[in-house]
Amino acid sequence: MSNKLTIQRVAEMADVSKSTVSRVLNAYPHVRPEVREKVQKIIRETGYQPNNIARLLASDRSSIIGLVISASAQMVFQDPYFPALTEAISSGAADNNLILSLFVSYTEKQGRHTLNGILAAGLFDGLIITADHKGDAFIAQLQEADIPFVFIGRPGEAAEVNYVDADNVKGGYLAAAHLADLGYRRIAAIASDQNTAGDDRIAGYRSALRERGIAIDADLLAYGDYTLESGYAAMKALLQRAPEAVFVSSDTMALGALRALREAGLRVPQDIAVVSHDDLPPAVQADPPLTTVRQPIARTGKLAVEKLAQLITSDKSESAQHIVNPVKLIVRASCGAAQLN
Amino acid sequence: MSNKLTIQRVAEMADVSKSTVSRVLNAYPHVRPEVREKVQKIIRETGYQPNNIARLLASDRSSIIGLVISASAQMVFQDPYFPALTEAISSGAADNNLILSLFVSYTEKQGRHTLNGILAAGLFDGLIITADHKGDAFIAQLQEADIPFVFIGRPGEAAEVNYVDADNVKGGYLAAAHLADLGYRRIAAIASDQNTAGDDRIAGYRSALRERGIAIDADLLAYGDYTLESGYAAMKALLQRAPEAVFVSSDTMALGALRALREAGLRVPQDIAVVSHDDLPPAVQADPPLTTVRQPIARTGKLAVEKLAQLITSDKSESAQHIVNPVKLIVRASCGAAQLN
DNA sequence: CACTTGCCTGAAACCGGTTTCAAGAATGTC
DNA sequence: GACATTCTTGAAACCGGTTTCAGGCAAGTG
Repeated sequence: MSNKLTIQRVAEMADVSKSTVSRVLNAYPHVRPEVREKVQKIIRETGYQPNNIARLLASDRSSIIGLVISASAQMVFQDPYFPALTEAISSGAADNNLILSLFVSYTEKQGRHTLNGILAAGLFDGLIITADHKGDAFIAQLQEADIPFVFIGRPGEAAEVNYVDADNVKGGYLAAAHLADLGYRRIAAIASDQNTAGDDRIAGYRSALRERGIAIDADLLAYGDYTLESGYAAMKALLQRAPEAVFVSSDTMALGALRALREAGLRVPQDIAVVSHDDLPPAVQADPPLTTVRQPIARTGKLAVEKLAQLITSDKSESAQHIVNPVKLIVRASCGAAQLN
Repeated sequence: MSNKLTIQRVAEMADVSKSTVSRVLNAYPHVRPEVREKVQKIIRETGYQPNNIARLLASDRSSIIGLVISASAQMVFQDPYFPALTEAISSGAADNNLILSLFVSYTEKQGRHTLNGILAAGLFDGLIITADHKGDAFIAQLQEADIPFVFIGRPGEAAEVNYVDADNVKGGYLAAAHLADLGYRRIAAIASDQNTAGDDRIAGYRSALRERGIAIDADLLAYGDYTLESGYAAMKALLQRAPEAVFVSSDTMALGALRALREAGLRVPQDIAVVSHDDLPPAVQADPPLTTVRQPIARTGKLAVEKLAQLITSDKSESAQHIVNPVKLIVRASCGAAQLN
């Protein structure tokens, strides 16, 4: 075993040249069937495995992709969104025979530094970037570096980049429409201006209300940063406006909102209805279980990897593609729909 | 920019040979200070970054480490432990100039397959393995492959492997001792036999009770699998035994236990005291906030990376090292200590 | 001052593959 | 049967670094 098995040794044993062994390994044409069989037999018998590094150096392809998560520490820790997404991408990478490397950065500066390192290393075939901040300045750098990349979530700039996103506008719309259709009129919202997802969800919320002739009251809008605490604080502030219902832009913030409501002695959904967004595990586990808009995170991750794999493989760049995944309202107890029926 | 910057070009620009540039890059001795400075200047100005692959092929070192998480999907999703750990390792890797690759697998079989792939790729300088299952059969394979590796959490077999763990025995001890010292006698426990951490925590719990002359009642012991649901179910079962207090082996399971108690109409801590383990964000956010044993996850991740870096660098293997991190009881509301004072 | 020693440096071999190129063999065409 | 094509194959260049080796030069020694 210690005697290293190289393509050279295999070639000698099969009594052919390195080139031929390489052709067999890579399933190239123009190798006589008998010769191919002979080489394969040796490979099988010896258990020869080509050295990936050498292969990589020669072929300029690593099969490694990077996942760059740049978000605040709170978001990454508290919101199950990132773990779920990471898991989905990890599994997608495995399915596509890609190795996944992970980079987490918390500040813009740190992120830039990380990205510099990644690009300089030249080790990666492509990158998946989570679009957290709106004006994502990474884009220019990525495009200049000429590396295939896919964003998860629509980046702020209207740049020509490939991205996979959930239909957040529709998500906000579904949530608000559901509440309005249940008869609520003073429908508050806890939004987030941290990323475009937050903006889009509120845009959907607005259009649902507008469509139903419900005036939009700026005082019924509060902002959070996707942490539980911020949901708690936002809800507390909103309580002074005595809303009948509230749409919270993420499950995690909704948990915070629920706590604020509990402390205020309000029952959900009897005294106030709640609908949130994401449908991550905490939504089911909440008390009461949350009516929420499900976004297909696993699918998002999978599609992002597939798109990236395609970018890596394809010879030339077509125009940027925007994949928008459907969302779906999941009705549970917190909206009060059950009571009404 | 498109003109590739190689060591050769840098050498030409600095008017020295490739060898000298390589020496400067690797901080080897025997380079005249002026020459070294001249080369460094060129490197700085051009922003030259050596090609990792080539470097790797020649030097047999990639600076890439793999993190292998093998756990059930529920655990990875629901328990903030893994995200927190992953984050810590990711940051530790960055600090040590290592690139981190992530592998998640859910079944033993899948894990074995993943590991085979990793080892065959020969791309990694070392691996960090989360020790989930007790009889971790990966060990033999890893040792045979002769790749440096560090476990997080004590593996089941008494094998001679490097690992970093929290002092789980002490954790269970502190929790149970605290409850006993508060005067509770019928102290139940929700354990887990999924990994050694669960066993150790219960061992500590037992020894605290024994030390205080409290008989250990097997009926006061229930098992969960680190999911919220399992904590809920275990607590429900335990309620028939009318415990005065309960030690739950993880925050997430404690959340489930709290829900079971709430449903049963019991107040925490007035009717029953709860102490849990881990001190992850949900512990603070729980209602009531959980008294829990804090384990230093960030530190664990950091130490694991550092140990691995050391294994990679050091010429020879010393005897395996076991790093056990201290734990600490964090007293909040759920144990009733506040009331008693 | 001759000789050893140690410091710097460049040339060349090497890591283990892939890919290009050219040549010989086999096949096809008229 | 002569010539053009297409297959099949091996030799050699190449990917971009590291490392070994040997030579030149300066410093140290007797």
